[in-house]
Amino acid sequence: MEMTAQPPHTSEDGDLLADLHEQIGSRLAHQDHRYTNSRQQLVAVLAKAGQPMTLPDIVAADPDIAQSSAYRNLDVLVRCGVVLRIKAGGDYAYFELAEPLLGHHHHLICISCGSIEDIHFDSEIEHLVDKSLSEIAARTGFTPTHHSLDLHGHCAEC
Amino acid sequence: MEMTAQPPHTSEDGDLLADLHEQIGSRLAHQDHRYTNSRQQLVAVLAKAGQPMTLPDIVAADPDIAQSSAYRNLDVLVRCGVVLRIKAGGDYAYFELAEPLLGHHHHLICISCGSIEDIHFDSEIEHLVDKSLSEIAARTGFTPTHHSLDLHGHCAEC
DNA sequence: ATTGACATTGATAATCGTTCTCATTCTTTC
DNA sequence: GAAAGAATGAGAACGATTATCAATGTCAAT
Repeated sequence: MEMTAQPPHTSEDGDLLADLHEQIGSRLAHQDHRYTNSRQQLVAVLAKAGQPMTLPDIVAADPDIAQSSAYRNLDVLVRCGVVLRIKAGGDYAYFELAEPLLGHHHHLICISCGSIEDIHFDSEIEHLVDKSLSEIAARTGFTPTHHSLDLHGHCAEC
Repeated sequence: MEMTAQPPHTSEDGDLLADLHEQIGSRLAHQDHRYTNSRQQLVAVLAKAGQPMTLPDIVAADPDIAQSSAYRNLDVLVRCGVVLRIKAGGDYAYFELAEPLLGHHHHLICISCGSIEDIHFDSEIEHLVDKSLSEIAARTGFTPTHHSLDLHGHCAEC
């Protein structure tokens, strides 16, 4: 029995988080990995932030998370398709919950301060882009898994 | 005075490369940098390859290029807007001539072997994407410089 | 419960792409 | 031609990430 200490939720965030944990748990189990406390902490931090975080961000948000375990577990989560790793040009890589859990979206990347913010697109355009990409993929023998569309520039603060 | 010199003549690469060097030379001069031999070698290698290269690729293509100088000069070229640095998730960063010199395009990124290939998009869709991005940027106070649209997956070989 | 097999943890060491240092060499300018 | 300042390149240093390994936790079967 896991002792995940379910928080006394009032039916809003609690349930969503519980669902999330359940989805991820079965996804990990499916690849013979355990959904341990450390991994749940990692997911909880990422879910709460709701935007891409660097490793220092993650450790700062929950100091109980050990650096080496964080890297290792993030890697496990990435390989299981639960977390997405983004290299944006800054010193640190960014991590966020993967699209099956967070929905399809894109990024606003600040080339001054390195911050990343999620943005959502009109589904019509999204569809057109998908179609074009599929054509190109078919023509070149490429097997696509996903696409990334990022806008680079200076954020409001910079 | 920009000298964008559309060459209507039938000669092949020689003239194009000369034009390229001229453009880049003035661009560097504009920021008080010299367009030295090392830098011209770097540009020649990138132009000849016509696709993103890692640093080992570059040095292998022209062993006269010293590693430390390559990194330093690549950095100068990136800061002058002549070269684009791409971090694609693999160990090495990729470098290619920037869009003003190469034309707007996107990438096919293989998540197995890490290779990157250039692809070109239908201009109609490109326009739609641009419009959407502008709207989002305006809404969030973001000042865009460029966007990147990459397709991730497995290449024909992998 | 107890054992054995094996996954996980976390402090630390090692890795390795990239950046920095600095003495030397090239360019430009007066 | 001499002085000022860029640029070069070999090597040292840096630092984000990964690997190591002894200790601990967990599951399955007895």
